[in-house]
Amino acid sequence: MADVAKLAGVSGQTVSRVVNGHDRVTAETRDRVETAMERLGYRANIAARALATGRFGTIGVVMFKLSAVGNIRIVESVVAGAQARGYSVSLAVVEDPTEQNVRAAVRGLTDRAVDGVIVIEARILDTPHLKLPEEVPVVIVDSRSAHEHPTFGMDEAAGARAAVGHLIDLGHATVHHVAGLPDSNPAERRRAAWQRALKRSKRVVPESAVGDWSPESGYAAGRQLLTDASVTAVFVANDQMAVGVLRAADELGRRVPDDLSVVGFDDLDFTPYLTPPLTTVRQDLGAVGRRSLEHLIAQIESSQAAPVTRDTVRFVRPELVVRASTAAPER
Amino acid sequence: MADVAKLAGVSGQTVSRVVNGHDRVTAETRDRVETAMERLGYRANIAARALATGRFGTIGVVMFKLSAVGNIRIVESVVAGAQARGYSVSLAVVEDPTEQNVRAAVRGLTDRAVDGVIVIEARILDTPHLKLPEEVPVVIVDSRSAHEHPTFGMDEAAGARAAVGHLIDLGHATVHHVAGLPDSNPAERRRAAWQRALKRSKRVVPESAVGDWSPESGYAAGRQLLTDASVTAVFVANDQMAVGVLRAADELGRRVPDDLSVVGFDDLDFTPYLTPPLTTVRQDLGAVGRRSLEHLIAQIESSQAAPVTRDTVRFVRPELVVRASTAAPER
DNA sequence: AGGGGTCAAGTTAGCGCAAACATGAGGCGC
DNA sequence: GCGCCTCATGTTTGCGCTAACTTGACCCCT
Repeated sequence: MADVAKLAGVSGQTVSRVVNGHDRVTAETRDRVETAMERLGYRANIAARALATGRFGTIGVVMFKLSAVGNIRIVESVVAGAQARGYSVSLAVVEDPTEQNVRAAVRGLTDRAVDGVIVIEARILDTPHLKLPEEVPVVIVDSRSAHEHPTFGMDEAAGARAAVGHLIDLGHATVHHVAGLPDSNPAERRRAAWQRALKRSKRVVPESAVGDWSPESGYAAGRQLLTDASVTAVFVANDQMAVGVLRAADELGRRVPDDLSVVGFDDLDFTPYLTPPLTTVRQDLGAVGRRSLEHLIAQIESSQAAPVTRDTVRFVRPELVVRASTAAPER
Repeated sequence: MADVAKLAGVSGQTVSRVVNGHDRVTAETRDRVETAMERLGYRANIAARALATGRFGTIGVVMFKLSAVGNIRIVESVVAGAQARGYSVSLAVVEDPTEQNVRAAVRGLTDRAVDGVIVIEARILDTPHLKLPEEVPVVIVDSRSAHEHPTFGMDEAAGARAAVGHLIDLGHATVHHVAGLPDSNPAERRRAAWQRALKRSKRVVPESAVGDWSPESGYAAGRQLLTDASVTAVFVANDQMAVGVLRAADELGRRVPDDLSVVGFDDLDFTPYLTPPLTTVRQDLGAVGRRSLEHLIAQIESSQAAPVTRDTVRFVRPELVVRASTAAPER
């Protein structure tokens, strides 16, 4: 910076003003400084700036598994939004959520100088005694709002209700369920909403099969569930497992949708091209990421108390996409 | 830090030594300092450390699209490895690779203080006049080695050869191809290797269909390709498009694998559960990420000239996974 | 017993930047 | 025409840490 200042014949402070786009600099001076910067290939040292300002221009994202379908989409929109706002994104993945690991990850992030943290899927927060950093704003992405921090997420229950309602409306006596990973929060909420929806319609609530989100587990659940000939409709907690269920149905000679209706969850991009095209619940995870980020940045930049008004729309409603894997039961 | 020093009755320097695990500190002093840190909840300010040392403890990853199947897997392994080695990972996604955007992203990363950069899929490097930062080591993840930086990737050609060879061995007269996004490097290499493999086997090389990696585009390509009844075998450049091709085949009454053999690429987790289970090419992208990272960190920490020995195994061989979507042609 | 070595700690300086304050030139009103 | 205000720019200072050097206590050897 000193070199630039010398070459432009100004003080370091003026260079700083130009770099940070302050006003109160003559156009001519600005030009001279910019020319000098160009010539010298000057790059601001962000560590020094951070030290001087206390701001880092970085947002930390903590999650369990990057490759989980939903997480990618959220991270993608967070990264895009952060870039647009001049922030960079630092990733921390806690594969094995022991308390030790989680603490280390969070600590690693805050040590690493972030202005704010987004925690995806708050199962992390169930860790006993876990303290989230207090120095920086935190936003949670989760589908329940029982957190101490502002929370954004999907309205899982609405999605599950739509799926079950669709099947009931088609005339199925009841709807079976293949649940996701038991200690996952979305899985539990989808399962609970499925159960409530059946009860409200006065239907028998069958025992739910349990998977782990993987196609394998969906296949296994399907093989087991479909031995029962009375099963005519299945709501599967995600599309990946639904693929497994479709496979099991095929192997067991159950035609979809004639003998069996299947509804998935997520609307992965290939689901319209499955055989048959899968009826599923579409989630706008990008919106969730965007909102979380907006809220976080607002907190960072206002540095005031968080504007967590109760009336902010914090849970995005998913949407049922009806395709060819569901139909009225044969009689 | 000053507070810790005072509480422990030592100098700031001694605190620094304890934090950084230097020796030459009495066990007793170390204890006192650690107790003080604990009590005060002391966290080192990484910006200050970076300013003093010139090291940032961060690795930048530049890519086009986070949600591309391969990229996620690479990023995931890079993040895991980086965490294990005490680095954090900063993401830069360049959705629209105009030169301006690419430069901004790379510049953003280096401005943002990274010790090294991993560039995924070097299409980025085709941008004319693009200068990668010179101050930090760079590792490229790509499937060709014509870069100025150390490069790691998949042996795309070997994968494509295995796929084509398998279909030829089954007795198909020739093999059609659905290619990926035209300006993508893996797409081009798979297509070229498919062509070479056919030529080497003295087969007719049909015109290849072109998709964009998406299931939709695979479906469209399939609808078009399969109107030709002489098509008995298709090598599709990724699994997503293969799903579309399977769908098109189903709609056109072509039974797989009896009337038509299909091979995909990637071995996505649901492919064993498609109808029929898809024969595909499995890539160990995690290995690619791990190696790239190891190499990058070695460069960072040695600070010497890059040890890019020609004999390092830099291209990982994929593996053909034969399932039920391929069979000998009916005669 | 004195010199030199070893080791644990302290002291000093500076990394590169931006906030806060200081300066000085010019313009405006009455 | 004089004071005062505005605006562009310069100066000072300190962000929190670590590298390099310094100090002083103690020990061992001759």
